[in-house]
Amino acid sequence: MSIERSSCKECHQSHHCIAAKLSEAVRGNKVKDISRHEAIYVRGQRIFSQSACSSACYIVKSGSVKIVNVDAQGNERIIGFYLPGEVFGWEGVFRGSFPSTAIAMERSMVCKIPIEYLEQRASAKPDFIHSLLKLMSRELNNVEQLAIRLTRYTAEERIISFLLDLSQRYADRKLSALYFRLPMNRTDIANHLGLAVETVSRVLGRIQHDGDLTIRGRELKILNHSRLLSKISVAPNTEIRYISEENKTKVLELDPKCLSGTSF
Amino acid sequence: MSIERSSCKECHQSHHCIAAKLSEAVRGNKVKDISRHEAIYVRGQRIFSQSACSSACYIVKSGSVKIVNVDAQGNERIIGFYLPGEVFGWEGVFRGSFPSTAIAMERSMVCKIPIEYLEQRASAKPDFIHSLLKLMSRELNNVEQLAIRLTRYTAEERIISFLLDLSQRYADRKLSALYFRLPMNRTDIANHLGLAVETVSRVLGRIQHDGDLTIRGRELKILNHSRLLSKISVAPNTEIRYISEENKTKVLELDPKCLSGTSF
DNA sequence: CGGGTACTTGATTATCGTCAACAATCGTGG
DNA sequence: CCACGATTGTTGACGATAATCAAGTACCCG
Repeated sequence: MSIERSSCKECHQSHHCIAAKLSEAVRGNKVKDISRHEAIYVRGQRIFSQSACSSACYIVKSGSVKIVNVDAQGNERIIGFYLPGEVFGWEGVFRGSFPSTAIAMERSMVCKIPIEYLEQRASAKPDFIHSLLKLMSRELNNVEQLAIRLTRYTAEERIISFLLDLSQRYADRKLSALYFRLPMNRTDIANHLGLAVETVSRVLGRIQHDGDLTIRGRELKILNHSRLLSKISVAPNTEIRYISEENKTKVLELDPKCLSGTSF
Repeated sequence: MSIERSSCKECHQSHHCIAAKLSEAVRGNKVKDISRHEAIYVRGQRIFSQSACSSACYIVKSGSVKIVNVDAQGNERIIGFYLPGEVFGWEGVFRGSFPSTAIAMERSMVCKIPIEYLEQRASAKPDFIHSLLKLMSRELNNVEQLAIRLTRYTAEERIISFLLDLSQRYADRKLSALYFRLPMNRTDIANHLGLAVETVSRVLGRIQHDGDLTIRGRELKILNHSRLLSKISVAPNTEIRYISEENKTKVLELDPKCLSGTSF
């Protein structure tokens, strides 16, 4: 039994849901008859597979999902984790096929919306185009943040920054930001952050010993949020100052064209 | 003198240009009267600044541009480099302000197109929505690739993969893939790849010594492309096999719903 | 030609990965 | 309810890769 005809009204994620937004934008009423496909996946099951031809985006309704990329040598890297209410799968739009695989990390309900459908409806309601672009842009922001996290951050900084990011996302969903359960195991955290499992274990142990958090298995309690925050990126590497320097010396050479009307 | 009224016809980048695509899509004719703003920037000059409120995308017409993120401690990280024909600035759409700064790496001509304009025109021609989404999705693919490059890759693998990526991008622009000039200095490469300048220098020296490429200053010549390719990611770390394993054991538990109709 | 930036090379150190062994937890079935 | 095996997590010893510190060379631009 496909759940396509089920109402989105009862969906706990409707306030995050792009389909709901679309429906509201198009009709001004509450969500109904969205062309979508709902399914339940068990732990370890794929939602889509790398190089599968399709383009759709997906919304996590419950559970959690990880996006994994496998390279030519078979090495896997976890690009990201998705929590209830979050949208994933935008990376498939470019080639019309997915550059990575999506895997349910626990029993999860996922809602699938084809891109073509979004595009069609978007053209009917211009405001919605902006919502679409914003959603994708948000994803771009997130991945850039990940790239930054992986560059020059030490193991401890990566882990703290990762945990604080999770915490923030739980807070965004009106859940506790200080006490939650990690949806992934240590191996996945290590893989995602480019570290060895042992390092993750050790660093978590050290942070716990410092009294900034408690972690038992996947149960996490943040005890000293501000101190954790202050620990990430305390000038780990040489501070390079291209922006200020170069601008200082070069601003005088400004081409007149650059100054002309900012409006257009 | 604003160049807004200048024709896009003479632009060498029109075949890469989103504005040109838009114009064609909307009118079926060649590029004209695109609402855009062209400007020349000197080396080190900012095209947009972190947290500046604006949302537009930009096309490199000549020269090259780097996107730099500055964190709370003042540490800078280069997110990406953009070559002629490439589009940047999508990350600003999410918040309506830029999470990073764009800096010209040499005398560069850059074309600016406001997002609102793209959105308006896109609603007039539905096909163009897809082009827009594809462009952003491509950017997402690129940044994910960067994240992968930064995770678990050794210094040598990062550098080779970075150079081969550049090479490919030059090839895409009908320029030589084997002989080109790096638009950035070693410090920028190091920053971008999360390495120390000395490491970049040493690794480049080593690769050169192996006879796979020649590099003098910024002039690069790839001598053995296939061997370089084979050097990236030769199983640097333990091969983790969640996908196959978990799927093998769990596929039997498949919820019937997951198998129902792939079409919708 | 001189000054500054960019790049290279060497010596030393530290972080983190690897290998190895062990402990805790979970899920399943008797 | 407990026992079992399997998965997951922890801890220690050791080594390798790359960062840091330091010095020196090449290059570019005025």
